[in-house]
Amino acid sequence: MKKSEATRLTILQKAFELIYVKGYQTTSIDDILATTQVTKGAFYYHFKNKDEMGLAIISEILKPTMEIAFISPLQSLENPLVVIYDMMHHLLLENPFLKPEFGCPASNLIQEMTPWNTDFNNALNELTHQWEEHLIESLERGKQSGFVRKDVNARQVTLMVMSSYWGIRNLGKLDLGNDTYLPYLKELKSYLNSLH
Amino acid sequence: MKKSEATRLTILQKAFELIYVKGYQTTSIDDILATTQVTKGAFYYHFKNKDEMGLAIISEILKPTMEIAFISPLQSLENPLVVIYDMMHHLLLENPFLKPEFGCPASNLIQEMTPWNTDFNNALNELTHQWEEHLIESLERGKQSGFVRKDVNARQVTLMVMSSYWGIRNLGKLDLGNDTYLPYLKELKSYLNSLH
DNA sequence: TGTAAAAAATACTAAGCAGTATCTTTATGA
DNA sequence: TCATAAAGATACTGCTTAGTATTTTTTACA
Repeated sequence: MKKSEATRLTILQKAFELIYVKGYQTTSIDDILATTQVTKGAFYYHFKNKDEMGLAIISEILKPTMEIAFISPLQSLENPLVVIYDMMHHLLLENPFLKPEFGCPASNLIQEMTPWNTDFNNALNELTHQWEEHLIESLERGKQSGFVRKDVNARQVTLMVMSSYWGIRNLGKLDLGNDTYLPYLKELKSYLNSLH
Repeated sequence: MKKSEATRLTILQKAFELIYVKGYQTTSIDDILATTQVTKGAFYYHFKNKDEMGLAIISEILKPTMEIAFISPLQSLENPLVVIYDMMHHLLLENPFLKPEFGCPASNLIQEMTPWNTDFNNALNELTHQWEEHLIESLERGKQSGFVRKDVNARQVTLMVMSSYWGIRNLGKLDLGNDTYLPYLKELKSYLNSLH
């Protein structure tokens, strides 16, 4: 990798972590420069402004990351009810990057940016719809394979799964840790079982 | 009401609306002064600093508001599964103050403030636990009255209800309006029905 | 009505912010 | 190797921010 590409990438990665922890608006460019050891000249060589960097983070860091953790498991042909539960379990309890106190990066950005910035809205909307579509597809496949009852509405279930995940990440910020996640996961399991 | 109490209250109310729309950190004191027509001297007469105002908003505006919309319906002795569904329906579709593009005030504050400000964390934690406790109580009563299956875990269901509500408010920010809320509500209804 | 405190107005400070202008260094290819 | 552009460094600007200091007005009540 060329050196300039490397600095661009470290900016994106470190800024992503800072934004995940502190929020987008309260993460200043000077914060990013301080933690990356990059100078302002270099920063503004690579990005026209802060928002352009933010959008690059979504498309070049957040999107690929989400594809690995939120979408690729859904490609499996196993029972989607099990696949979905295992994915949630992994995201909440095992994923080493995601921390209860900081919630979910995508959900945080939606909360913070979406009402005011249409570019962020569009980028995050695309991301979300991708997850939604794959969840629906996986449930529909599950209906064909007999894992899921035929009368189940895949989009409705998808909305319940997505919303409860983002909600529990929010709730988990309050009294951190597993006293929130574990009973949630138990209920998610029995909800998913009820769809068989 | 004394005039000074009135200015204090308008500060709290208008600031609450601004924060609901723009977020806490990005709502400046000058913003608040501009919309309330109050001067800085008056503001700092009533509040030691911005955070003290924020905490006053939680305890004096947000808490009473939530008690009306999120808790008092749960006092009913009717079928809690119906009561809960109707409450959600009202919150998402009929409540005149809450707008899809701005999400839920409490959830927004949790997302934004909780990882960094322990005072906000405590205040919002109390608020949330109050809602949680009343939901649990109402479901337990429903178990006694035969509205809810005895093997249902009230706390688990409560976490599913709360998290999915906050999550759908987040999701609803993306493609505003009812194409998200309506199918969510349908699924919520069938989930709640499955608890009978 | 006079006076003391409550309430509010005004002007300011110091720090932080995104972004710019200008300069220096490093890489690249003829 | 040398000219040219890419990449990065430094110093600055103009603006916004939370909060303070000081003064003025309003209120309450003896």
